[in-house]
Amino acid sequence: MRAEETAALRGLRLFEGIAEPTFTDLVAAGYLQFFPPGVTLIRASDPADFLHVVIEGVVELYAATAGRETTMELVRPVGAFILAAVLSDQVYLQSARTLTRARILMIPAERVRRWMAQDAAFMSAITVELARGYRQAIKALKNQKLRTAAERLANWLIIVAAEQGTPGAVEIDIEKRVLASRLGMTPENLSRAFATLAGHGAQTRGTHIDITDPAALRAFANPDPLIDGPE
Amino acid sequence: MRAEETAALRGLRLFEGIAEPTFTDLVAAGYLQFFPPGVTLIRASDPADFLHVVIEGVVELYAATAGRETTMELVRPVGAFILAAVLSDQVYLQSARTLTRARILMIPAERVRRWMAQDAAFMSAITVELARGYRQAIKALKNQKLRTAAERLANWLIIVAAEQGTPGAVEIDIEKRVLASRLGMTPENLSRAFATLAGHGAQTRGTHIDITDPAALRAFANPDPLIDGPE
DNA sequence: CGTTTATTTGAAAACGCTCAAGCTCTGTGG
DNA sequence: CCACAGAGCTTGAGCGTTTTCAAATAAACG
Repeated sequence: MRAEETAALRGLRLFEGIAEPTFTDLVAAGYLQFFPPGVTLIRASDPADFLHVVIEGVVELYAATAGRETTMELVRPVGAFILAAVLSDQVYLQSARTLTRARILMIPAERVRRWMAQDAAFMSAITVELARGYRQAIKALKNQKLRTAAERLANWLIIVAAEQGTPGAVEIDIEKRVLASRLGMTPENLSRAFATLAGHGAQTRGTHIDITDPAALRAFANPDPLIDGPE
Repeated sequence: MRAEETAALRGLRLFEGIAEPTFTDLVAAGYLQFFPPGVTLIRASDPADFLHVVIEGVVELYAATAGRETTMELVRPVGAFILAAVLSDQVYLQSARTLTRARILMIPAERVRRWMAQDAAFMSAITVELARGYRQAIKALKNQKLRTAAERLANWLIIVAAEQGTPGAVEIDIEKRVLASRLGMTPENLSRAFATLAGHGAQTRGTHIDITDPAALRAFANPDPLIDGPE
């Protein structure tokens, strides 16, 4: 692993402020691997053997039941996933697959648990990260229960425009079908939601969205820090 | 607080295995109070000052935005709520109100954080509880995104029948409007969902549901341990 | 290019919501 | 004990949203 990648890893909230030996050993114990797009990394109901960290690429967490499937979350660098299952030594609730070519660091769950018991700072960082994930899940549930499809899209646009640092535009770098699933709707409905937002200050052309009237979009979206807030 | 209640508190996962002084101090620092039904205990967006523990009664966690409101969770004895906000010293994402007369133990957040730093066993218990809550939220999101209203009700019936220890029947002890909101639908729609389930082995009469054909109900509900599992 | 895959559009059906009215149950006061 | 008021629940009708199915268009890939 290159030095700059190690540094990036250090920036992960999960590894913030933990002792150097802990960090070094965790990284050393991990398997760093490239995967092509479309590879299933973990399968729901399997025991949690590894903590996964996305170093490069995009990973989709998804869940399925009774023949239906939905995207739960998209993980980008540098982000860890499936922490909760690893900690409690339980099965995964979600599956994960690569959407792009991706570089993944896989740290044996047993090693994570061992260091957690030995390094108080690591334990503390895990707690913070768990709490963050928990709150994010609560927000996702509120988003799903309290908003219509078009509203979810509008708020997503506002968030992503800010993340991309382009207040007036959004560039979609994933398939729209995946975006639709993440936002809890069908691809067809996503198309229609985009059409709806054309009347509220957001013009879509392929993967590029121009936010021509931010005020109108915000008025329609009704963003709420208790749902859309970062943290 | 009576000895039997202290014992019940000890049974809370959060207090499992922690040092006696920690437990004693946390309980001693807490305010134990009765509340009548309908009292708002905490309000979303307020800073998290207390960890709340339900000793008696039922508490509803709910969330609202843009004039809409939904029930997020129902907390019964002995259960703690809003742990994540307390730990990270952040604002509440959800509001809470009593549905019945309720007895609540309120432990100052600052005290929880202090003991967390000092008692490794407590820290560990918190991590386990956080992970549990996190996974529960993920399950709730899967439930909401992957199932229809009637399916959510059917699975809820199966779960509650087991909890109540009566495989062939369920007794509803909350208002149906609250149940509807918890299951992510309107009261009208809940009525229709009950009507639908009459054709799948569940007969409803007021607050009493007879599961006349468990196999048929299960066939309709399609229960999935990765959504409905206890743990 | 031509083939495959993704996205959009259209039409119909299913689902869920709103509004309104009727019903049931409960508790209260006559 | 009964009548009644109020709250909660159910039912019906209509509407808007979302999904499904099918087809057309656009984009991506070899």
